[in-house]
Amino acid sequence: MVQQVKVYQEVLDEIHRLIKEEGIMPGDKLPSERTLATQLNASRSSVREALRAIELLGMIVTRRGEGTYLRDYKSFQVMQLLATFVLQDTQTVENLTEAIELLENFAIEKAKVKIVPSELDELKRIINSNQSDREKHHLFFERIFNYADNQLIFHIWRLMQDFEEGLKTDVKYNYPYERVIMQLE
Amino acid sequence: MVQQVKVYQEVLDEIHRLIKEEGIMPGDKLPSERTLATQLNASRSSVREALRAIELLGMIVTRRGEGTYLRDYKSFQVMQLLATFVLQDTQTVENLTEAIELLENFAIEKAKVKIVPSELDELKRIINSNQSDREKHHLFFERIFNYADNQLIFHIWRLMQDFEEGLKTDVKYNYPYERVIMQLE
DNA sequence: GCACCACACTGGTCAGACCAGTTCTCGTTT
DNA sequence: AAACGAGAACTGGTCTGACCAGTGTGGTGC
Repeated sequence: MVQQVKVYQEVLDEIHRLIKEEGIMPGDKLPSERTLATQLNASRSSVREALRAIELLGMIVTRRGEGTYLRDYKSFQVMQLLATFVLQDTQTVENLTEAIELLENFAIEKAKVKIVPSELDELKRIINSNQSDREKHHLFFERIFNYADNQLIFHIWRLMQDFEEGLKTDVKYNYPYERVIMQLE
Repeated sequence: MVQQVKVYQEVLDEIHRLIKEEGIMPGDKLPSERTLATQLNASRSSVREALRAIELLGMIVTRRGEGTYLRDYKSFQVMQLLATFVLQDTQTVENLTEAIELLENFAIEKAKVKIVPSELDELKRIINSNQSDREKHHLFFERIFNYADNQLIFHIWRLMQDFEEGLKTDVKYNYPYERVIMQLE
């Protein structure tokens, strides 16, 4: 039997510690790969394996020549990854449409109690603008989601929008915006 | 300007392709790191960076001396990871709880019209079993989601469950199973 | 004071080495 | 012929050192 904790796992822990104890905040710079390596008594390769992993998770962003920066990982980029993969095997369009509607209705319900009148004008302006249907839909619900107080659901909704975009080019239109606005009034 | 696609990203794509086109299924073995490296004209380091990343995502599992295997990644431990890394943030927890409820209610609504009586007995059996609360909750809704006809939403629900599991250790509160069953009857 | 350039630093990538496990092969033993 | 076992061949884990390509900086010359 061996200790099967891999070095790159330890590096992850260390980075976690850095964030917690050293007070590194989103946007801040992390120590360089070489620095981390010597600090942790690990090779640069191992450090890189760890960094690449959490980069994929969207927790950090690296810029060649500059450095590695902690990111605002509350942006749920993970969801993106998961979605990419989840949608791959399940992706019936109906499922997706239904899911999107579910989230949109959720947003509408939540918005009902919080929305301010001036916002309604803005919504009307959007649906009467001459942008593409897709643009309109996006803008319309983006504003509504502002009142839904749930960033997570909003993110998921956006992801689904993107996917839908990739799947079927049009449709969706004739969305009953007017009815929604009446509900909100 | 340069192509800023990193090698390890390409490796990820390639693995993706392998899974899709070569029909590699969960449990199957992936080519060895060295093989992948030569196949992709990349260094082993780069291949490893990619592998480590998706290992962290729980998509593969590696065993020294044996190889790298595609995993049944239905329950991503990303969530767990994120949980440890990301959030002590109550906002997130609330978002998550709300989202889970939204999906569960969706499932219940859909199940109402399709569920068969014998299934109700099964549901009752589950909530009266002596498994952990979390287990019960999982099994309970897994069955209900069977009737919801939406694999996508089911998947997302499962992901969120895992996520939540990583967040707060204890309990799936006093979920009103009885009330749900009454609704379904 | 300003412009410019060399140098130090950062990430990106590679090649090669060695260790530590597992699996396979093939000759020896029974 | 079947069972065994030693070793080769393979797999992942880790490290070192090298080089490239960007970025930042400080000093020099104007």
